Amino acid sequence: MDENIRKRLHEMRKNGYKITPQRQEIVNAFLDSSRKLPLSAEEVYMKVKEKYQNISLDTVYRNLAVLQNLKIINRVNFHDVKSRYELNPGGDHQHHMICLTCGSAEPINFCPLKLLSENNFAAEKNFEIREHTFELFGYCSTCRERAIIDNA
Amino acid sequence: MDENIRKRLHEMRKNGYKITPQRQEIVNAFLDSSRKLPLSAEEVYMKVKEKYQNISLDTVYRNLAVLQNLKIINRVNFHDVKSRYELNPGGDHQHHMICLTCGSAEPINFCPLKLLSENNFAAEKNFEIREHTFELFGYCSTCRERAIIDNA
DNA sequence: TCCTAAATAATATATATTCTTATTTACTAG
DNA sequence: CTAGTAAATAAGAATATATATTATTTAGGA
Repeated sequence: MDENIRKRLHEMRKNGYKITPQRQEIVNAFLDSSRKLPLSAEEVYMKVKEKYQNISLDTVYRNLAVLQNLKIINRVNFHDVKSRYELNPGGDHQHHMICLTCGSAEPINFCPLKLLSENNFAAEKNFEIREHTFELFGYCSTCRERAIIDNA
Repeated sequence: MDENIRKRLHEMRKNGYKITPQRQEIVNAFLDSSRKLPLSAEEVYMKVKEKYQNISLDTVYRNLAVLQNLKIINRVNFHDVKSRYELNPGGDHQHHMICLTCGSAEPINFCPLKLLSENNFAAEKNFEIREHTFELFGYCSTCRERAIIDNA
């Protein structure tokens, strides 16, 4: 996946974008992160700051927007106020199961939109679907097991 | 639906909540609203202010949280930053088609969770689902027709 | 190497939401 | 009906997220 992402990053040039060190490091923040939880703008900022002490939060936001437009990352809206972002290896989109205890976000292999299009939902309603959100919130297997042990 | 909501409002007392004039007026703001678009905290605030000039925005937020806990209203997270709220006549939940042009939100008669439970999705993943989000964003029939006319 | 559009840092600003505290009020038990 | 109390309130400060402005710097093509 890393190669796929790096390749798409370099293709930015074709569209008039420049590949600045800051921009690269922002992408690296995602590539380096082994965490399941997508990163907030603040977290990306802290990570990049390790290498570029002077980077401004504004630069992070601006780049997250650019990378999002190019579908290199996706923005995920969780229940907490701030938005989070994750790499988008397939260039498509991804839904998640988000644990209310530990905050981990596991991708789920299901998209409700496929069912709606099979049923001609949008055509019937005469509604042109452009985007959609779908996320599950609950308790992951790890946290559930831990809860059982704690109560024993 | 109004009666249902009012009945549930009065049942709050059983749980130690008080029915203050402000609280009632906040619920009225929703009952009076014929708009399809769920109300933002700010909009509720402006509405209630007509009757209680001194109400604070904090009171609105506090009550929206309480009413949400009691499932009298639902919070809907749209793409724009601020959250919105709507009455929940069924005491259940509701998904929407949100128009990116006019902002209207039409309820949709479909919940992806039903399909997941039919397929034992949660059991397989050992994930305990507690909440979920699902919203469609796009262009409603009215705005689409208008666009065609404008381009003619 | 030079030129220019793009990107950046720094700073200010906007907006949404929550917290703190002192005061008031709705309800309940007597 | 009254008094006591937990709950709710207003006011204002505080926090957090995100965006706008501007002057300066820089990536990368010519």
